[in-house]
Amino acid sequence: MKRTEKREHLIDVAASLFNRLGYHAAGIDLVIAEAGIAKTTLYRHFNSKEELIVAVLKRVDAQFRDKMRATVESSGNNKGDKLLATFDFLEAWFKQENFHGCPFISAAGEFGDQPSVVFHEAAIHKRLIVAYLEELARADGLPEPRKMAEEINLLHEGATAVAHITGDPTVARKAKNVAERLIRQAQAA
Amino acid sequence: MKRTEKREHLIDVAASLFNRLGYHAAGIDLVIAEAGIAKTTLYRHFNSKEELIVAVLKRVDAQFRDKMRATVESSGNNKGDKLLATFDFLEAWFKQENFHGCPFISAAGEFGDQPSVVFHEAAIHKRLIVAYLEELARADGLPEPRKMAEEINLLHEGATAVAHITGDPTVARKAKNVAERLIRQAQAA
DNA sequence: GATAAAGTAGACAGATCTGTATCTTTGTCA
DNA sequence: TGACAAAGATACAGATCTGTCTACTTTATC
Repeated sequence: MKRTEKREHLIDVAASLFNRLGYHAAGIDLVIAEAGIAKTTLYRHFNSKEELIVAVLKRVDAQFRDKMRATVESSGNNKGDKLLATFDFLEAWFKQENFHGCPFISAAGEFGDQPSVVFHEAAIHKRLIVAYLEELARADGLPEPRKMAEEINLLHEGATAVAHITGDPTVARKAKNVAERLIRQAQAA
Repeated sequence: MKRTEKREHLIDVAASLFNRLGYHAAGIDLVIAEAGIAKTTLYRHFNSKEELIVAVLKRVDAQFRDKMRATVESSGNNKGDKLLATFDFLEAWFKQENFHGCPFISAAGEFGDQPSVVFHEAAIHKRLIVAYLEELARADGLPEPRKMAEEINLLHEGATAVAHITGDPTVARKAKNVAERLIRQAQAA
């Protein structure tokens, strides 16, 4: 592995461990063992565990939104149902072996007491998601795109939480079904 | 304080700390200091921290559903809008000073790796909530009450997550607004 | 008032946590 | 090939974690 790849690999490994075990439960020693690097190396890249967590969240955010975008764009956007395609992305996510709920919601739960950079990073991600949904609602030609984006986002968050707790990925389709009704109703109005 | 009350008070204090700081971040030493009891006493009541967490979740579940029930029953259930009243309960919850997201979602995030009794307890709570919502849907005379309960539950979970991240309690009303449309649509069909 | 149960205080064990210091090895690039 | 920066290995510091142990005190109950 190249030197420049080490940092990226470290972030990926840390993301996986934090996602699986939680941010407090996954210790630095475990991260470096899994990543196959020395502790010195980790602390050369990041001054603290908190900085590592923030880097992880930034990367997960970027990957998450990229994949969602890819799903939407590759879907048959014949009609104007881009918003609905986001639920197909969710379903694929829920079906993954390593799905353990939303990493940002978990982060907010573990670092939500005092104003924390970790919590803040999670909040940024959520804002970006809603902004993207609004963009899709606009592209779909829906009235009140901001309102629609917030409503679709409610269904996203709800589906993610339920899929996590129940382990049932089909909740994505149930949420999509609700979204369909909302969109149809908005179009009729 | 009476002896028998100590255990209850301990659970309440632990619930507050776990909710605020997280289950891993809040240590036993902090719990006993805040509760004003000796460590020996805690470990006489609970064999491990995990047992304490489970006791906390059981209590929070009972209180949560009791309050939701009370809100529904005290609301003007003139028409048949019991399901809608649950969103008023959510809004009141979101407005509380110590609202830090759903304790069960956080617990699932921190103990979701291997099959854990903590995760299991969270799953039980969520099943009970959906069962209650189904009961309300039935009382409201809605068709397909199970399906409606699951859809309302999606909105509950979504609103809770969004309220946690954004800190904006008015999302409860937005979710209620969506629920109104779903219910009206179901009644019309 | 005696007795047994429960609580307090606090030291302690042993593990684990984050983060640092030291020294050696390795990869990169001129 | 030689210089230099990055990574490795590893011991360590100091804090904190869960859980135990001992010894003493309070409290409830008969």
